[in-house]
Amino acid sequence: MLSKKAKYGLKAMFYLGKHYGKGPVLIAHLAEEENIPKKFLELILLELKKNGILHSKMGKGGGYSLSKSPDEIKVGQIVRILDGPLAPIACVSKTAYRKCDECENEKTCEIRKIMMQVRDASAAILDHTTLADAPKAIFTINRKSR
Amino acid sequence: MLSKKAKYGLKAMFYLGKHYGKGPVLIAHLAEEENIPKKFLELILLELKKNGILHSKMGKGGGYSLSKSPDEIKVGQIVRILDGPLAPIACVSKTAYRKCDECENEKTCEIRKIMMQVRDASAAILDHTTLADAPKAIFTINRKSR
DNA sequence: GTAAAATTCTATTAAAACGATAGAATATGT
DNA sequence: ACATATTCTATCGTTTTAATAGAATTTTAC
Repeated sequence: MLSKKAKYGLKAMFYLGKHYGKGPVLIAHLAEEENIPKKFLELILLELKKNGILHSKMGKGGGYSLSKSPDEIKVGQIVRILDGPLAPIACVSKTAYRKCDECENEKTCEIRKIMMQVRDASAAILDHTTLADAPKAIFTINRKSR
Repeated sequence: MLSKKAKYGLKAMFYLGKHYGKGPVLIAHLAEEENIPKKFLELILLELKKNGILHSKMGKGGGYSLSKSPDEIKVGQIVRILDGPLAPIACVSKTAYRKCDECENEKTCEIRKIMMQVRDASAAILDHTTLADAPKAIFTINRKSR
């Protein structure tokens, strides 16, 4: 499940994507426009900033803006920052691998193989789509014969 | 993220799949074999039974067994029972749809469109794979030109 | 019909994660 | 100096997660 934190973050990022090049946007404005609790949004934007994909300016005339072009910011990156790894299980994560405690040998674990497929499919979508994409159904699943 | 509950449940179900036709298996045995806390496993198996995919027998010679053939039990069904809907966000769930509180109009929501793709990709994998599958990479992602 | 073996039920618990809020501190522009 | 914004630190209540405990019930075997 995508947390509210990530959902709010994505909303804000897409908004800033549309506003790209038109100067900084206030937290208060983003919160209002996207129906996000302002104080909560502050923390989220700060986290995104600390991870380098947002730029901010304090004081009058300040606010938030994307640190690079919308077509260079992947949705997957935002989700990973706010919700952690995409993988449904740590032992198939590429960015945060961790062995399962209870699993004897990883090589033969059916669950691992299945979840690896899920991870790969999700990552293919999320790491391909950027803030500039008006998302279309650009992916199809090919079910090969068994 | 897949919960431990779902992971344990899947482990047990795969085990029972391999043991299919050879009579009931004890909770204690499953717990031992798969390194799962026994008391926790009890609850999990009970939940799977109440959802009709496990059969149990009390008393001596009792235990758990699959209520149908392994090739008829989908991994997606097990995950849904134990962890709820596959969709990363409720507004794209086919089994448990719910409107987002903060979302004005669903039709134009970019996040929704992306997460719908993720849901569909995950569901395609999980609802295709059964307990009988020695999972192979049967799916590929076709990235169409944009 | 009693004992042993097993699942079933109900309740509780500790810890972590989630969602959100509060207030003070700091930086910036005029 | 003042108003405007972000930044920082702390806290809080609720829910979920992971697990445990113990009594109740069903079944088989003798």
